[in-house]
Amino acid sequence: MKDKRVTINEIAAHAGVSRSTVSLILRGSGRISEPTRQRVQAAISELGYTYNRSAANLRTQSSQAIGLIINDLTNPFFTELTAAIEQTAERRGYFVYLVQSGEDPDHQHKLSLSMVEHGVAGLIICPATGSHPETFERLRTLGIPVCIAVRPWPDDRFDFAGPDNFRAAHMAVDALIEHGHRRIAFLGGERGNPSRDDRLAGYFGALQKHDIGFDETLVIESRPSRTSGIKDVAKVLALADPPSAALCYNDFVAISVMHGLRQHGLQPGQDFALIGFDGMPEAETSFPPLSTVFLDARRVGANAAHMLIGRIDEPDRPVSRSVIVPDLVLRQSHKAS
Amino acid sequence: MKDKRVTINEIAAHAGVSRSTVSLILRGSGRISEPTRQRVQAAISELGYTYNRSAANLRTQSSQAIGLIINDLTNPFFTELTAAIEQTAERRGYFVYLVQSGEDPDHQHKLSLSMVEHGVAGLIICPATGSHPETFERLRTLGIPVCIAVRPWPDDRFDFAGPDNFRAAHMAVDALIEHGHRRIAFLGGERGNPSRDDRLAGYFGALQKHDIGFDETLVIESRPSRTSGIKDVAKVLALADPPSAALCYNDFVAISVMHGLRQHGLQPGQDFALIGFDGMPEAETSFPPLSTVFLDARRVGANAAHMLIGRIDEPDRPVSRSVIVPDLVLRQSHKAS
DNA sequence: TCGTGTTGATAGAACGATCTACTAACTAGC
DNA sequence: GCTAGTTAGTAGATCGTTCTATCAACACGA
Repeated sequence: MKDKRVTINEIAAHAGVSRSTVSLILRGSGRISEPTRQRVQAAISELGYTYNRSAANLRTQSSQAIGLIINDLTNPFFTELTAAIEQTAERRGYFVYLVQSGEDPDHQHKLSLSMVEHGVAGLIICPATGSHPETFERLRTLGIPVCIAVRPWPDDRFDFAGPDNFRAAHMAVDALIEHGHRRIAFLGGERGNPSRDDRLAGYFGALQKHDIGFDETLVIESRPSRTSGIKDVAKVLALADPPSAALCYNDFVAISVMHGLRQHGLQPGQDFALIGFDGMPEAETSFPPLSTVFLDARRVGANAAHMLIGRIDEPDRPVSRSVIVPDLVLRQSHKAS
Repeated sequence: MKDKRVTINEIAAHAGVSRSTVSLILRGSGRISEPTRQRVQAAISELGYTYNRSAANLRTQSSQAIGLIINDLTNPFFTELTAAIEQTAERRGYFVYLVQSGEDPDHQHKLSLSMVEHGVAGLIICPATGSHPETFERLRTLGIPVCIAVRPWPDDRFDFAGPDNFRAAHMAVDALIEHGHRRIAFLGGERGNPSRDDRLAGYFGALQKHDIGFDETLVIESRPSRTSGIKDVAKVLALADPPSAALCYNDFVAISVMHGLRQHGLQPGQDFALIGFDGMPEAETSFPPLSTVFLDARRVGANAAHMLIGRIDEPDRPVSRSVIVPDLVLRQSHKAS
């Protein structure tokens, strides 16, 4: 039925010109006369020709594909990031190969190599916690453009696009302190995750600035999920001197902390102040509406895509970093006496 | 710095064998002796060779890429769908090209053609509302495997994977009626969207079954969003004889309806019964927890991917349809007198 | 009339792999 | 010693494009 796909050769034969001529026309060269151009166009639509971009790419050593490696698409922050990357890539003539590493460094390593085999023009990577240095080393020696996104990676020879986690956490804790809180918990996130380390540092910084002593029982570590906050908040509520407010590692944690608070008879945003992190869409429609640090995943994504494509176009440009200063979005959940 | 990428030819020269031999070894043929195999392997790691899969694909007329066209990644239903498709594709040795049509039929058309040019092995499409028949016609004449997902398309020569919207809505309305409701609204969604049409049909079916007359003022049309439900519910609440319950087009609508109810001094799940549609993760953590029809986007996605890959492997297999029967997940929001 | 451009089109080698067909060197059977 | 079969490896065409070099035809100026 489908036989073979019709190629440039059939078009050439059918239109009575050479293969080269057809190729030139396809690429919109002006060096071909109008009559022949029309003859070829006629042949194209008559035979139902479709361009084989991979063949062209093989010849020209180019590619319109960029690879995107994220941990988990299901996290709304990464969803927004991905959506933005796809959109700006598409607008600039690129397609994106999407893969999820599942926070597994080995898998991430294999995926990155596999993408290179598939001939991507460049790669955007959100490094998995515990990423192997060899992964990036290999990409560097291969000379393929890479943009690190969201989570910093200790190698300043790569472009980077991400939020300023330190400052974001600092702002949030500042706001809590201004509302009169002195005992402020930091809930959720796992040690070794660079984003969390930065957020924690911002949290400490703000406490220090206001001469509030550091109490390590107020920092709860846990793998963040849609339910993890329930246990996290229970732990600090059980303390002899419980906190009156908390900064959460992300909005998932914050929303589940709200449920946890209610289980203890406390109304979030009334009996306990809460600020989340990320600014994912559902923070706005939670009850009560969640105050949070808006990291603007879409902007991060757009920047990452632009930076990568910029480097693809111009491989030797100087390394650049785009660090976005987040916005503190105060809604209801941070209000409490 | 990066010169040229090292090819199979360099490896052959360096190991003192022919190009064909290297190729055989790369593909794990047993027809090559162990000593030469090792010599070649040594050359490979010494020169830092990376396989060029596109070149191989050109020769073998094959591809490990599948294209996925969805409307909007940002909708959690599609997020879950995409995540599942990516995962099962990856497990079966495929990568996915992700693009968003933005519910624009023209764009969808261009994208599908572009993916073909890029040489995808097959395509999973969630048809945009108002899709052009030519889009699918073209794909069919090109003979490229296509699986329609989520939203049905009136051409039974394509494989299909999606939820049973009719039955889902029917179940939900049944439950509402069992809880004693007689005036039940249907909120949100736009005319012309086949998913909505099926849901609406299920809604009517259930009413009819219980001899409840149809009141068109209880059906509110609107483009669904994270806030659209606020206005939708206001409209039916303003009626002389307002409803006591509602089935919502999706969970977005349902969650915003909750906010709308509160604005009118009503407690969702207490003064008004509410059932959503989709079963997106945040339905579980909403307040009160949202009762909803769980469409299992992950299963739909996994099925779609399996079906497509099955057809890629075996293009002439009979057309198949996988229709998933949703689960009614009753939490809190449907409870009301 | 001759050299010099310009225009429109082409032939044939690439790109990096695979595939088909073939061969040289052994082994085995009788 | 001869034929047949197996094993290990290779040469060269090929996939569908683009690129480099070249060419024929014609116009132009001196």
